[in-house]
Amino acid sequence: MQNIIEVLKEHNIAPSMQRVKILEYLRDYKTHPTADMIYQALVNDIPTLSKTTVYNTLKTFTENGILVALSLFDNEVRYEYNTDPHVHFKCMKCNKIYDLNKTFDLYKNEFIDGHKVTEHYVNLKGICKSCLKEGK
Amino acid sequence: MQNIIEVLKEHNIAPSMQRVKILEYLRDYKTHPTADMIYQALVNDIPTLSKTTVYNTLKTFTENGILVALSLFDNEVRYEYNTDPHVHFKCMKCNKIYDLNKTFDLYKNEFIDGHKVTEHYVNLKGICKSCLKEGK
DNA sequence: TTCAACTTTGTAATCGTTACAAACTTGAAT
DNA sequence: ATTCAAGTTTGTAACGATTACAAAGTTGAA
Repeated sequence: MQNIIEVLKEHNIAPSMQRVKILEYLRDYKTHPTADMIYQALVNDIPTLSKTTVYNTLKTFTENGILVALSLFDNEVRYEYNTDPHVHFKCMKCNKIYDLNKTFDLYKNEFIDGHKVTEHYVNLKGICKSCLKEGK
Repeated sequence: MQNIIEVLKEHNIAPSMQRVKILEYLRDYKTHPTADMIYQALVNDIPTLSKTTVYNTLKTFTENGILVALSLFDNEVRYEYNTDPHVHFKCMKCNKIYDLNKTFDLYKNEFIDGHKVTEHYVNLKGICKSCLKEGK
């Protein structure tokens, strides 16, 4: 379990209460939340929290490489702390996004049809395990 | 070359002038345009065209399976006529999106970790051929 | 020719996000 | 301890993409 305050200091970001809570949330709940989801989750804890702070903080973290911003599906930006390469799966029933531990080196730093590929995303959609169970 | 009016009739959509022009545009210019790009391209031709019409039409077409709406990168919705499975590549310099003719059957209609996969997207980012040439 | 159903249009509303300026907090220098 | 400048947070307003809605226009079958 990494120390959030250390992580922030390593990136030369002052560990304010808001920043610590936001990063803690992303570390502990791997739900790929949107900015609004994070705001809703933390506003009870920090009643003065502003949405602008959430957006500012997420921007800072993403620029510093602490988080990755993902536009995976359905035109919504989601944030995640874990930056190991992996495959994303979105359930069309419950809208949850799961990380799948499939490593996927295909196409990384290759040339395809003359284009240099530096990043790749594999996004899957379907019905998740628990929704399949409920459905029957 | 498919007849646009026939395509619309097959899907029980009245072939109004606006609908024909919009679908024609998507068939002829495989640029994965946004709704606004389509509006800008057609408003000279149809001066009374409304953006709402473009949005309505794209929604109708997508619901009927004539088009696919893609949230590939950077949180913008793009539309495409070709629905054969293929890989998308976005150039980070010129922002163009290329179709790559890599078939990609991996994960289709499979179960992974118990989740049923029905759709998959492979999105690549990098620098395209022509931007690479210019850069040097 | 008429009329109901469908289509298009423009305006206003909404949603997610960003801009901005004022208020607050912090920590180093005194 | 006090001060002050730099950094941080906050609320409001602005913005761009999209949707809701209602009025106006178009179409085609009776």
